[in-house]
Amino acid sequence: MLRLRKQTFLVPGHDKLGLCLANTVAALADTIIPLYHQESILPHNIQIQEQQSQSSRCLDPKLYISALLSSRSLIQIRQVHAQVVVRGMLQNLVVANKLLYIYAQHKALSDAYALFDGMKERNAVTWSVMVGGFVKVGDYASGFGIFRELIRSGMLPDNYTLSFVIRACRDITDLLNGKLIHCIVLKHGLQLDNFVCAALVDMYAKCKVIVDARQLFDNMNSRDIVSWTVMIGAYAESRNAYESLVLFDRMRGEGVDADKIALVTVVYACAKVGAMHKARLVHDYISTNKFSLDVILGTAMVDMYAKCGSIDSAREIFDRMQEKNVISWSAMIAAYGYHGHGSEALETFSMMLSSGILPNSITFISLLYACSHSGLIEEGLRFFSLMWDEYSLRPDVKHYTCMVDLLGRAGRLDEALKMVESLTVEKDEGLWGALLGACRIHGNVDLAELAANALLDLQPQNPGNYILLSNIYAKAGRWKDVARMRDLMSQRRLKKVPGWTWIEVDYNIHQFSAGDMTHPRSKEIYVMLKSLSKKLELAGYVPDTNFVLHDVDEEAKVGMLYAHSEKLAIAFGLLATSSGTSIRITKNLRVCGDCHTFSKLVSAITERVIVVRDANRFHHFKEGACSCGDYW
DNA sequence: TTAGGGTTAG
Repeated sequence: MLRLRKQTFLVPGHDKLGLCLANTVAALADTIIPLYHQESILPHNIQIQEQQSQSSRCLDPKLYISALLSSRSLIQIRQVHAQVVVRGMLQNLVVANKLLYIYAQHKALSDAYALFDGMKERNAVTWSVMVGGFVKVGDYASGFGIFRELIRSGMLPDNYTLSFVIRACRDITDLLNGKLIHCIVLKHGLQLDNFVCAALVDMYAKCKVIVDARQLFDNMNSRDIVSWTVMIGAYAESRNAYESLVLFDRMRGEGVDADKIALVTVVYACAKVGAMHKARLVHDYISTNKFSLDVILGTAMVDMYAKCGSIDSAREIFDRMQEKNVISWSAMIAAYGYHGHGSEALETFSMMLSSGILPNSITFISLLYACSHSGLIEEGLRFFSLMWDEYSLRPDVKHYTCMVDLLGRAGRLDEALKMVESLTVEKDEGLWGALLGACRIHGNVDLAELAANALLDLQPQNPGNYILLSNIYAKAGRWKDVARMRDLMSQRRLKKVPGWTWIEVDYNIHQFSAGDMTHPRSKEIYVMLKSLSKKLELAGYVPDTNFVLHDVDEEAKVGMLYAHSEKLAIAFGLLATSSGTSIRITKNLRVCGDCHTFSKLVSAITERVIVVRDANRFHHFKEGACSCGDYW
């Protein structure tokens, strides 16, 4: 038995109650909790002093609940717990549930579970608090365990519990269990509220089943701001990010006002689409409705403007932000990186250090990427060493990928290969892709073959890898190997996935695929393309048919290249905008080197600036040159 | 007495 010194503990706000507990409270509570059902032990350990006479107040659950709500530490909670036991109040389900909830809030799940396990009576609140408690601390297995126990007990979960377990499925992208829970709901005809519906939509979306998410969303009786935000965010992550912006307009049309979280999500969607006009409209909405530029919204806007092509607007927002964290600084450094402004990225990094913010692993990815996009080789090597030497940040495969890209673009392929070979962590497709890209620039077929074969091993179902390797063989005149690649694709039933290009014209986004005839101005576009091609031929442009992988003759290959999506988009841009206006390609899916050559030459013969964004790397084609000094 | 959506890279 513990020897305990007695002292008076006053519960804040209820000092008259004068809860008196032993001094070594933690030890006492540890003893009490497992034994709380053996109440006979307790009176010997605890002396209870009442400053007021014994009255019904002491049996009033509100007093214990207030005491719990005022508890600031686990020790205090255990003290109140002890009192609850002593007073025989644990039979009161409201008090017991509140105790459970407060333990869960303090992440004291073992205390909570000990209490839960001994409860003779439980209700829906008891179960939801336990499931929620485990889910919130990321102990999903225990959360599911409690949920299973609930189902086995013959009870049905309430909406609170359902929200928690569905959230657990979302967090670990467990589509199977998510569907099972959805089935339970349907089977029992449970009436779902907005919390559960939004959780289901979110779960399906995070598990990449966007069609089901949308169906659920459309079938909701009433959609609140959270449901809208979840759906808008789901599209932002999908291939159809533009639908986020369509939904945002629809939401406002239905009279639902955006809050800050919804705006952060829409800003993120604008960044994904690269839609500058939409970005400006969302910015106007934020200003008009006087939303403060906090660290999260501000950072999202910096990223949005950078990805929509305006590094100046990004910097303006960044400078206006009162509070900046490591994410904000990294976003600004990355922004300079996308635009090939390496020295500004480095300068921003120095400012970040001066302001007392420590870099994280992502800061270094942004920094190394900026060096690689600006040809700052020595600086990149210096930062790569610095991250471990100065900040104890171990480089991961992403940092190595930046370095391989950096060295490879500079033609230092041997060093790039050494870096790949020295890697002890798992090599991913990004790393091999960077090496392969460098080999393509510098025409190193042997090394390209090595990288491409590694890629084929990692992703045998990705047709892009076969095409990459085939292009390299074609460039080297190894036609048998080209044919072998084509046969392999055919055997594995892989088809080339068409490329897509998005262009912003007159405040709208227009989308093109290769050979597209769906645009309302298709006829004019093809006439424009034909005229451009003739002018380019006269200027010496020869289509690089290595970018076509088909068993057809050269003439047919030229035909296939002719209507690639980026070319259709540029032809449309020329057609639909006045002279002197920049043409903005907001996004490119599956980049074709020949298209970039085309863009460069079109900028020369039309005296237009053509801005092309692919994979967040911006190319500014002006007067027949690319600002980032790239190799097209 | 129990519940939700948001920022940097890849």
